[in-house]
Amino acid sequence: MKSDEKAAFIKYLKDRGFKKTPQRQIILDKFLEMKGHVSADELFRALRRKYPHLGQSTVFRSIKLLQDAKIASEVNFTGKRRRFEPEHIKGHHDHLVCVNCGKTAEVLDQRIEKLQDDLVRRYRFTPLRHRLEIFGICRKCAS
Amino acid sequence: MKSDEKAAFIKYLKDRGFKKTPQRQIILDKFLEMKGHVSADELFRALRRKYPHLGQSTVFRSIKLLQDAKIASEVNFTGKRRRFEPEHIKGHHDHLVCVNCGKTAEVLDQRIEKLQDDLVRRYRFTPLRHRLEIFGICRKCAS
DNA sequence: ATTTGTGCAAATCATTTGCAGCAGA
DNA sequence: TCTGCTGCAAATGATTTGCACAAAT
Repeated sequence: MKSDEKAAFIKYLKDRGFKKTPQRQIILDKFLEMKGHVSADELFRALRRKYPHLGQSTVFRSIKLLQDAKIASEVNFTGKRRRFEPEHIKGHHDHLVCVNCGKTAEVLDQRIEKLQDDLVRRYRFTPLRHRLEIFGICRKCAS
Repeated sequence: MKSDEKAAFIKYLKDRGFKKTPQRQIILDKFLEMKGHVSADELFRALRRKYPHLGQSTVFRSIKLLQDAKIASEVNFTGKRRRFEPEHIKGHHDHLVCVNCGKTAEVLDQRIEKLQDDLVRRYRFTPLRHRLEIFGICRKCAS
């Protein structure tokens, strides 16, 4: 799994004459390890304990590369920081976001996925990926 | 339609002792007129030709009021600017976003809406609103 | 040897806030 | 009049960029 992504990234770099650096590897590893909804800043903080010399900008630049390599993609929750998640997760789950405590649950209903395909077909639209977010109050907060 | 929202906003203001000012009215009007996916900055630029004295912060502050009054809500497309759309549009349609030409179609499938309710019930989650975006290639661009 | 990458600090972009004067209620 | 509102400018927060040095090919 992980090694798939690492290999893909290395190939991506090689293909365009970019360089394979420790920072990029470290950032990719951490990004995959944290799986989902990560902001650049969180990634940076998580890494800087271990690698105090790592620069913020390197994290931002690496995320951009990961997006370009289709390994990461932006998820759009509300707020002012941008968040990212591994591409391979995307399209495979939907989100229940609690507007009270902010927690997110990841869910999947194959019947919904199926109906989306139908919907899209009716519009002669070729789907690549999708995002479903349902905002509300989670069980805990409701009680 | 529009007057509904205007009345609601005025009531909202009155109810909490906030003031009904020309700026707030102008901003609400323009916001409704532009319907959907508007950023604070776009709203500001659209208005400043006609009202050169309007301040950016007033636009930001008014949008916040509109959100609070449940007239506007943040939509989460990708990018660094936050975007908003009228609340009455929300929850009533889903988006097909063409990644080639950038055009968005608004669609609705009641069966999907229905299944979402089921899904959510299984998680004892109380839904307030949701957003479904399907990214892909539209018919025009595909041909 | 050549070119790209990195860290730092400064720059920029979006958004927020403090404040002095202005305007609804 | 009283309190909230506005515009401005300055502050903050997130992200980007310029540059000199370091590292990968």
